[in-house]
Amino acid sequence: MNISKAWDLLKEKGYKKTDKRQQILDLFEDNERYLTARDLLDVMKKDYPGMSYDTIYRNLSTFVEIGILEETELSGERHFRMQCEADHHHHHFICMDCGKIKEIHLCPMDLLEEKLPTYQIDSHKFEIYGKCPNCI
Amino acid sequence: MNISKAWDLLKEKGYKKTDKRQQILDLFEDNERYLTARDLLDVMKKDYPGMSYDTIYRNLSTFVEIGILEETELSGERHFRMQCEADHHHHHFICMDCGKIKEIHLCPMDLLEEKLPTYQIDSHKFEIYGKCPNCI
DNA sequence: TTGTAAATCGTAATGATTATGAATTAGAAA
DNA sequence: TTTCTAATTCATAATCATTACGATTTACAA
Repeated sequence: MNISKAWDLLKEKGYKKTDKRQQILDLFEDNERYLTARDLLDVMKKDYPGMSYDTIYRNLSTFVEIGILEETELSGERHFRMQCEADHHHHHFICMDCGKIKEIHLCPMDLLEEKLPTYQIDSHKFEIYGKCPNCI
Repeated sequence: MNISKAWDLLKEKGYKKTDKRQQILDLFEDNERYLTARDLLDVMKKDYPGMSYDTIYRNLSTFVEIGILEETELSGERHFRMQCEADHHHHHFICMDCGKIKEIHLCPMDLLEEKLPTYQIDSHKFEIYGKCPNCI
């Protein structure tokens, strides 16, 4: 996901262009890794001292909702990153040091769906945690 | 995991036998599903009005640490259940209605480990969410 | 029975997230 | 360009899960 595509999506849904949204998107583009609401606030306080959590969380939720960001829970905190460009379903190795990811193009559900015929499967989570080559 | 085995483990590690611990274990044995700290407190307040979160959380952490309980994060909250009896590594389908699980005896890491040779893999999470046959 | 470390109680602190009402602003319409 | 209005943000407080702490109680070994 790049920023101009993100703005296209936002406009399409009737969301307005604001400086705060621009900077949030910039931060995600600059940091190709998972960020928390706090990460964003710490940086944005420099440019916008009055910046509040409300603005951060509201926009993060919006961005996730329309598919600009993806979200996961790491050690009890919500983490966000740019939605991958990959057009097909995949999973992630997540480096717990630098937060960067590696796409895993294998989904265990391909092997499982038929083994749970009487169950209603709504979603699944498959993530691998460790250190990337740069952080070992 | 049954209760007497849990007590064996606790004794072995030097933990004392208390009424609160007994009731916590009883609740997990009676409810074969994921419970939150709040779930436990709500019930235990009836028998022990003074019961505090400190006691709940401290014991839950202890139980997880020595392998009596297993833990996962569901919609932002810590959930606990009795450790499975199964002696080999496996994963879970979790019913989001009743909290019961079904063991999934397939681990995607078997297929993946060799595909990430330069990465240090510390852990992984694979869970399937939906509704079990009883709750559909 | 007693001594002591462990466990619990009562309460408060912390930290992430959500909510609210007032003020501001982006962008469409005049 | 100016005006209007709904969307957005600000400032602040509330909420909720979790953790911390000093005082008190308790399990259990000696």
